[in-house]
Amino acid sequence: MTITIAELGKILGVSRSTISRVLNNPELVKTETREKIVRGLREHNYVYNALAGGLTKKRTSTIGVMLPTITNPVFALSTKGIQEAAAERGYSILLGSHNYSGDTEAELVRVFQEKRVDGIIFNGYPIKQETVDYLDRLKIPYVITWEKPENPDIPFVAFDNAKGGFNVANYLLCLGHRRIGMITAHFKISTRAYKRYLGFRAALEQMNVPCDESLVIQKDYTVMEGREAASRLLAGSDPPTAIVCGNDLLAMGAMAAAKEAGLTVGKDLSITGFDDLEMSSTLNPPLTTVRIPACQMGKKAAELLVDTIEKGTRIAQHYLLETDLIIRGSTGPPKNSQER
Amino acid sequence: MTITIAELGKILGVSRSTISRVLNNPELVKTETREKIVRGLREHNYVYNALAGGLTKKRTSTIGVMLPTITNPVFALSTKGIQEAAAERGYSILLGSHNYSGDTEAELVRVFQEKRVDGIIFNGYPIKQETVDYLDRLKIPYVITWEKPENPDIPFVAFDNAKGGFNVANYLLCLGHRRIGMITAHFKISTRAYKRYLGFRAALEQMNVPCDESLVIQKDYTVMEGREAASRLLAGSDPPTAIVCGNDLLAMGAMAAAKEAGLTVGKDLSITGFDDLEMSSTLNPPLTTVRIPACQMGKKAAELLVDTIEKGTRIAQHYLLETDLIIRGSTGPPKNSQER
DNA sequence: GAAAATGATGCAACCGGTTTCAGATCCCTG
DNA sequence: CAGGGATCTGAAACCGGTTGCATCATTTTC
Repeated sequence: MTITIAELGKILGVSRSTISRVLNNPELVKTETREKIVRGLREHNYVYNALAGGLTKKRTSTIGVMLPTITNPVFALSTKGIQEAAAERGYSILLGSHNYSGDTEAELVRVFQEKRVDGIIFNGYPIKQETVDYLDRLKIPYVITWEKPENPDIPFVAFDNAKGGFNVANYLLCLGHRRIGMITAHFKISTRAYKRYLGFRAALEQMNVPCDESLVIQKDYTVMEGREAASRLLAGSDPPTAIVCGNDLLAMGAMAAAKEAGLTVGKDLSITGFDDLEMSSTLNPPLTTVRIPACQMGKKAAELLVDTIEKGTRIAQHYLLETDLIIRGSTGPPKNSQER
Repeated sequence: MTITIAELGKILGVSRSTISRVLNNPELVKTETREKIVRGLREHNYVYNALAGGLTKKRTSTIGVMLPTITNPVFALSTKGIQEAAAERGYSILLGSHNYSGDTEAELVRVFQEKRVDGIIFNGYPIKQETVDYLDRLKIPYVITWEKPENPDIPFVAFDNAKGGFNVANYLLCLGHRRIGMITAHFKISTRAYKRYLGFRAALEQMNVPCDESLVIQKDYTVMEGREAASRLLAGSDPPTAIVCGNDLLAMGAMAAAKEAGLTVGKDLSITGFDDLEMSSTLNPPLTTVRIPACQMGKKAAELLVDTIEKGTRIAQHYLLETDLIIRGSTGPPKNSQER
């Protein structure tokens, strides 16, 4: 395919060790020789063989990125953060998407391992415990994002999902809402979603508002599922005056359902999201949501991982980033309280 | 890190050749021996070293995927298609994102090559001519998506951007619009956008409607840029009655700008998109747009590439997929024509 | 000016697999 | 029971780099 250093060495009358040195520690080679070699490399269109290099150096400059799905824009955003920070440090990313399946994830970890990635970033916890153990045993560095793991030995870059859920529910309660529904991802699939729900409940309890479990619907994280769930909530005999959604996509679907039901979002019905996608501020009405620092989180995670890889840090580092409640037009006081 | 076949061979009293055979052509090994080896592999948690394997086999089961940006949901969608089809065939994907920079793209191609990917999928043309030549010279298979290249020797899976642009403009003209603006990506960055524009112009010309270039604004493909551009269009002395947007994100921004200007989208102003993101049907009003088969395109591209890699096909294959104009509430006849 | 230190390069082993080739074993046939 | 083919396995070369060690040339030092 392309010339090898052995072949080039034969042409130039030097050994491959010398060429390898030019590639890795040019200062060890006499200027004259080095220049000759550099010229030769260029003229013959030499391309480094990272497979061979990785085999001996035991480094591939590749990190595995594990995601539930790429199609959720917020994962795309954190992946962007990872990719940019990784590229800056000279790393490429190998992508794995498991659709919330722990088994697929485990398989992907094995593929990553076969391809000898230098480390792995998990977007979203939990990974199966055996996967964690496995990585630890093999001393493959990894970082968890999106959620703080219970085990303090695991490095992570995350934010407080429960707090986000609490804040948004608390805000609705302050507005006067007492009957609040929730559309969330399936708890067994996403502990992040479950934690947001726990925060939501905590807010209700703090105000002594009973939580009606029939108003909590678990769905997949897509617009259409949000629409369906909201339709169902609104069709009930005692519909909620506000709906907390587990992410912005669900909220978009819920907004559509509200419109279909003839309700004005922000007046007849309050809806909140979680993520703060770029488009959420331009919806009609703009969406009240919890802003999470997705891109920054990815960036930080990649930096942390690369540091761990290169400096071999043994201490698990933790970063807990802040979320912000962004108040926009999709929320308002409940209708009856306005009439009062 | 993990046991090697040489070490395992020593333990089991077989040569590494035999173990290698069990891994690659198990039928060549006597059942008894094979079972002993399989058991040994499992018990010692053997993990294949794809670097070493790739070095000799000259295959990595990895394909490079080049994208302008992951954050555009529609690229995420085509990447999902690629990823799924690739995974099914046993390939992983190495991600490269170049932010519409030809130089970055060229660098990423080199990284892909160093890591010895088996092939590359380009999301979006053009790649620099020298990059194409380079890949051809090295006989690295690749497939272009999103846009039909002029050179018929290049395999692609794409759709007709000009036709999409034509159809949407034609539809607006049929509704009676005569003053139509366009918000598009920068032409020098995206020839796809340029082709959509050419289709747009062709539709105008066919109806003998002059194209006012001051109504054509080139922007980045984001919601915020769409909002800005639309504000500018609407603030003009003779504002358009319809705005064709180069993608759904721009259209979302334009819808927000219309609302800010006090206009009702679909009545006072018609807005169209391009992509048909999942959320576009739930906007308020739902967006009229051109549906493109992003996921399917990615899937097909990956299948084509893998076939080329494995069967070494020499004939460049082409797939031109269909787009559909999806008519929803964001478009309607122009106001003055209604009054007439 | 000899000894010691420094600098530049090559040799050869190694990383962990694959594959060709040849030899050993086994079975069948006449 | 010799001969021939089929089946199974191991030795060794190879893929394309890296690196410890040895060697030899060149300076530096006293």
